[in-house]
Amino acid sequence: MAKSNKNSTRSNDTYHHGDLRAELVRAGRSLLDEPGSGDFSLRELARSLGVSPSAPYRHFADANALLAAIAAEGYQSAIALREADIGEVATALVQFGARHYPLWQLMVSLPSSASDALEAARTEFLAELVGIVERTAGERDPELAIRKAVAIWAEVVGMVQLRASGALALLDDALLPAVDAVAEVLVSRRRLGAADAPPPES
Amino acid sequence: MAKSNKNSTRSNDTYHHGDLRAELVRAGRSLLDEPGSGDFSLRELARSLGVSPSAPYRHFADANALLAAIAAEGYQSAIALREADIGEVATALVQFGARHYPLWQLMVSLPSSASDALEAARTEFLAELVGIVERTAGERDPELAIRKAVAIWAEVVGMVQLRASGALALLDDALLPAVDAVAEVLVSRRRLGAADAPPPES
DNA sequence: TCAATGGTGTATGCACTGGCCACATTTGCG
DNA sequence: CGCAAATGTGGCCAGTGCATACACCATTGA
Repeated sequence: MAKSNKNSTRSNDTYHHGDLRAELVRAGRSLLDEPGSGDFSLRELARSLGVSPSAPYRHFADANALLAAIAAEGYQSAIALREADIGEVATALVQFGARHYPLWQLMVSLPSSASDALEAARTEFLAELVGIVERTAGERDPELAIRKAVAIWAEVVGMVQLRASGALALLDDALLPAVDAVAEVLVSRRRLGAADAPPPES
Repeated sequence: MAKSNKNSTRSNDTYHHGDLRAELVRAGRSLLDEPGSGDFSLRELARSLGVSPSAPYRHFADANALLAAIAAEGYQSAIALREADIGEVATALVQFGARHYPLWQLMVSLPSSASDALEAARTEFLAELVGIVERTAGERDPELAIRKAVAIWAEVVGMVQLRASGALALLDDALLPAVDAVAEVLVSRRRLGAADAPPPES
């Protein structure tokens, strides 16, 4: 079912799929957003596209490569989202992570080594964040800006994780607005990351 | 191999294993720490204990329940670790997370609903953190202390994640000492979490 | 002393997965 | 036009989590 009438532009049910690679990441992503759908399965994805289980292997070395591609695409969304509401980036990101948690999980936990695209997306995203810090906090020292950006990025990632895992239990929503406060504090404090503390060991 | 000479008190290779449940979490945890060993498998774990694949199901409803038990035990270690070096808790936690990343991953990503023990361990851990904030920062307002503790906890979780995924690439080690600086900032700032900002939207 | 009982581990089977292979089909380029 | 390369198929294998039915053993109560 639902296999024959959806190939748009190129259309008529042909042997070749048209643009399977792109369709795989798109469908994969929406499958990830599916609420009930347990965990991701390459086969199920293939099935949902009306294609044989081994077809995806023509486009991705293995399942992880596909996941990495999806994650990379996720970062693009995150970057785009930033343009929407400047100023509350932190909150916006936390909400994004909560809404698309499985995708988010991939974005933050897949090793960068899994895909060049993923690594690129990550550095691009971080660069965006640094830019925001420089602009909104007037931070002119680039290294400091990086540190602040990383601190905020970490805060966001951790917050999403804590909320999603239920580690915050009741507090949950009450704590959300605090994320921006934290970010603000992190940004505004000039001395953040004063590197005079020696590395703890190793 | 390595199956016959270790059951201490109850000893001699009997049909019953002695204390399988405990052995499962212990072995499971050390299997998680194994560097090369891909991903966790109940069957492999059973094999390594010289026990049938279905034996673990006598003690845990399913694989997730075992994982949850292991994660809960992980929190105990994290708490114990705190007693070691007061003051640099944040760094210590980040290092713990890095060293035992797969375990850490479980600790922060398994849903609290997976196990009562896990949920309990989490609230206990958070309480510890709050206590530390109250003590070292002299924070007397309990609600504020909670917010600060959560902020630090999130920062730590995020930092571990970013480092492990390789999102920080080169910066990596250079950024580690900054974690404490961030924590310090978060702790010392009085106005953190001023709740006059309205929640961004539902 | 000696069965019944219930806890613990075993054996087996099912549905499913990811990854490989040889093969079929289509497409596009010479 | 024709043929090689790209793409999708189908069958296979090892391995997984989990369910069910069975085997063994330690204790308990008469």
